[in-house]
Formats: sequence, C-alpha cells, structure tokens
Amino acid sequence: MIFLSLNDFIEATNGPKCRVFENPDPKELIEVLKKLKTSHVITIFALCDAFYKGRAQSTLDKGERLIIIKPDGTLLIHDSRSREPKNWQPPGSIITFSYNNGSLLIKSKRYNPREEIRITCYTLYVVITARLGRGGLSLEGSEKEMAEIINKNPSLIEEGLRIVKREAKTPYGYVDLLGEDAKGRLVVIELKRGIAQINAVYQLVRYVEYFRSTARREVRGIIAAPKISKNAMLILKRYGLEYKRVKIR
Amino acid sequence: MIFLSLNDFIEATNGPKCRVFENPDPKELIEVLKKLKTSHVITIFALCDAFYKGRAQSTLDKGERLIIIKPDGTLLIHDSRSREPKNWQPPGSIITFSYNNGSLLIKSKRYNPREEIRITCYTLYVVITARLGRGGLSLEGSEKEMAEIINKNPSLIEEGLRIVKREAKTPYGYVDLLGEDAKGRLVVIELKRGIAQINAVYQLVRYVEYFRSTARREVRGIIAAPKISKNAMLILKRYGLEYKRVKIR
DNA sequence: CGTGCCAGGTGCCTT
DNA sequence: AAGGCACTTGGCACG
Repeated sequence: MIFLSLNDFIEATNGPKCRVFENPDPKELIEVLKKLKTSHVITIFALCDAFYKGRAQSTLDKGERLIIIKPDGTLLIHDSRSREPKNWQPPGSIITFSYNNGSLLIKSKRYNPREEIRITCYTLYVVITARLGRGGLSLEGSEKEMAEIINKNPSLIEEGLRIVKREAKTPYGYVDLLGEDAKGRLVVIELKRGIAQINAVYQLVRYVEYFRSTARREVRGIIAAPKISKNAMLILKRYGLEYKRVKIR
Repeated sequence: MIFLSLNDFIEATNGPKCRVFENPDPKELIEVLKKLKTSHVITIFALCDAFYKGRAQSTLDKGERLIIIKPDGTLLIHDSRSREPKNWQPPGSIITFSYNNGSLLIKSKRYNPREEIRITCYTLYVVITARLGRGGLSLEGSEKEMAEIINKNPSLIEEGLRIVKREAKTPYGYVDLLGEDAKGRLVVIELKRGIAQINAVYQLVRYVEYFRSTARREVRGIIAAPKISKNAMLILKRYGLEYKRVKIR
C-alpha cells in the first residue's frame, strides 16, 4: 500500500515531528487525527465548505483552503488572502472528526458564547501533523512599557511633574497615569503608543470631567503620544485639553 | 535523487494543487519559492527564530513553528497555541527568500508603517505549496445589518419613531442612526450587535452633547443592543440616556 | 492616503 | 465569569 510506505518513509526521514499524508482516505485518517489532536498541530489542505453559527452566522462556499487545528482547540480556515482566517474557533473549543459519505467532517464547538463550526472536506489533498513549540516571544514597545518609562521619568511629559498613581480607577474607566504638576494641579494623562485618535480624546474628557467634579482643585488633561490625528487635536483643544508629543526610543 | 522522485510522485497524485517537499535543501527550495510566491500559498514547518521591528519590536526564540506565506504578501508564524500568530506581516508586504550558511532566510518588508520581519529557518521539515481559493464567505448578523433592519422597522426601538439619517456625521464621529420620536424630539441611536460597553456610552454622550448644542430642540440618546454591561448602564443613566434591548432575529 | 469605527475582534488582567 | 482595555489590532468605507 503506497499510502503506508510513504508514511514510513516520511517518518524515517522527518522523525516524529512531522507526518505527511497524501490524498489520505478520510476513514483511516480520522483514527490518526483523533489520537493526535491533543498533542499535534494538524494542517489540512482540502476542498471544503464551512458553516458557522454563534455570535454571528456565516457560510463559506466550497473551495480550496488550509485548515489548521491546534492542540489548544484553536481552529483556523485560511484561504489565499488576508491575515485573518475566513472562519475560526478560539482556543478552548472542542473538536471532533467524523466520516460521512466519502467526506471528512470537522466539527468545533465552544460554549460561552455558544458557537459552532462545521466543515465538510470533500477532497483531502495533503494532511500534515506536527508537534510544534510554543511561546518564546518577547515584545518591546507596548503602552505598558511606555507607562513605566514615563513613571520613572515624568519630565518626559513636563518639568516638575510627579506621578501619583498608575491605572487609577474611576467610574468611567481607568486612567493611565495620574500626576501632579509643579503648581499642584491634578494631571490626568492618557497614553497612546501609536497615533492618538478621537476615542483617546473622549476617554480623557470623561476622566477629566470626573476629577473636576470630585477633586476640589484644578485639573488638567494631557494626551501623551508620538502622534495625534487632526480631528483628535481639534476636539482636544475644544475641551481645553493638551497634547504632549512623546516618542519612546 | 529521492527529493525529485518524491515530488514527481506527489505531483502525479495531487495534480498541480499541492506540492510537498520533505526536508528540502534550502538552496534548491528558494528557486521554487521565488517562482510560486505570487501565486501559491507556501506553508513551511521549520525550526526557526524571528525578529520583528516596526510599530513595536519583538524576538521569537528558536523553536518549531508553522510559517504561512500568502500570495497577497501575508506572512504568519504560528505555534501550537492561540488563534493569533506569534509574528505576522499583513497583506501587501514584500517577501524575499535567501540562503545563508545552511539556513533559509525569509524577509518581509512593508512600508507605512515601515515594518520588517526576518526569519531564519535552521531546519526545514516539510514545505507545502498550494494554490488556494479565496473569498466565498457570506456573513450575517453584523451591525450594518442591524441598522438596516431597524431602519426598515423603527418600531423595534419604539412606536412612532422615524429614522431621519444613517451614519450621520458630526465633528465627534459618526452617529449610527438619527431619528425623530412621536413628540418631534431628536433621537440619537447608537447600535451594538453584542454587549454594549461603556465605550458605546462615551460615543453616545458625545453625539448627544453635540446635537444638544446645535439642534435647538430636545435631544434623546438611546443605546440599542441585545445586552448592556452593568457599568455602561450606570453611566448611561447618569447622563440621562436610555437603553433599548434590541435582539435581531 | 489619513480618519473613523466595526469585528464572530483576540488576548491580558483584574474584580 | 464579567468588565475594562490594549493590540505590530485587522479590515472596510469614505472624504
């Protein structure tokens, strides 16, 4: 049987990391998938269609796609375009395989919210199972990091500023940084690591409104970001708030 | 040469759709990848590390991963967990392959913003090239659809309501629906297809503030959603605004 | 192209 | 679990 001998060959050359199945028989494949789904990433090139129902609802017409199933329950259906999968299911979903009328059926369920995907694979071109690593990513340049840097060096915002609190809670949300300026005024600071848009402005507006209504002293509001959109700047000024260009690194 | 005969075998059985390369020699593979990158989805199982620099910056330690390169320029690096790739590059990025000291180097560049990923593949386990379809997805249950339904049947919000405008522009953003109630009052409606959070309230408050300052008549504000968060409801009421439970379908 | 905003957003963290 | 929010958010529609 060519099917088996090929696998043997592949296992011998690749070790246990990757197994490749060419045009596999769905019935036989299911047994393998059931065994490996909790430990291996399963990658399927197939002619398939898919139905999703949950928070929304969708139909994916029959076509050639790449299906990825991860041991954490993630399901991805990719086509030839876009960073985003056409359909997906997040980690924690429960996947089951079954056979129907020559096709491989893949079902993925999750609860809270209740959502389901059903994929019918009419033709299986290639299936690869692989044990992949995880993690190992370290990221720099987040807003959190920006807050830490400014916290340590408030003069990046202005001379004489002192940071009083980070992630200060208000009924209207969390303030990134709360400070006090050289003249003893309260300073509400909203950070953006990228371009500050108008929603950053209205966050700030609400916070400033809140502190003005509770703190019995002058309150300033500052957006600190490397850039600000034209419209955001306009609204900011209309509310008498300030923008401070802050470029980390 | 086993490498070639295997390919021949695979092409014969799979047709031109999928080509599988087992433990390929990077140098030879590069020629294939260069030819196929504009038409085929390239899937690489490899031991690799990666560096990203752009809006942020990251390092991905050496590990076994799944790399996907799409003809639209998309680059994805997946591991055994999560719906999200560990690293990526969006459509429109420019990919180049090169060889260095036994390794396959993959570089992806984009401009606006300027970002770059460099992947070093130390070991290539399996590489698959496939011509995949695209599109074919139809989605139901979007906010846009919700707006259409309410537009046709405003009594879903309240009796006597008349929709005046959709996507009404204000200096503070776009209002989902603008209506007029039975008593001739202006009604600003903010739609949410899921749970309305405080962010939705912010939006509505701004719009209502704007119309109150310009329209010389009474202005109401309504959030229409299947659900609203506790806090959002609290703030909403504090501003004298309303919530209307609307469940489509 | 920038600006605004929805998304089946996802992921992370806190209550 | 629900809430609040950043994200290399991505994606789209519009001026």
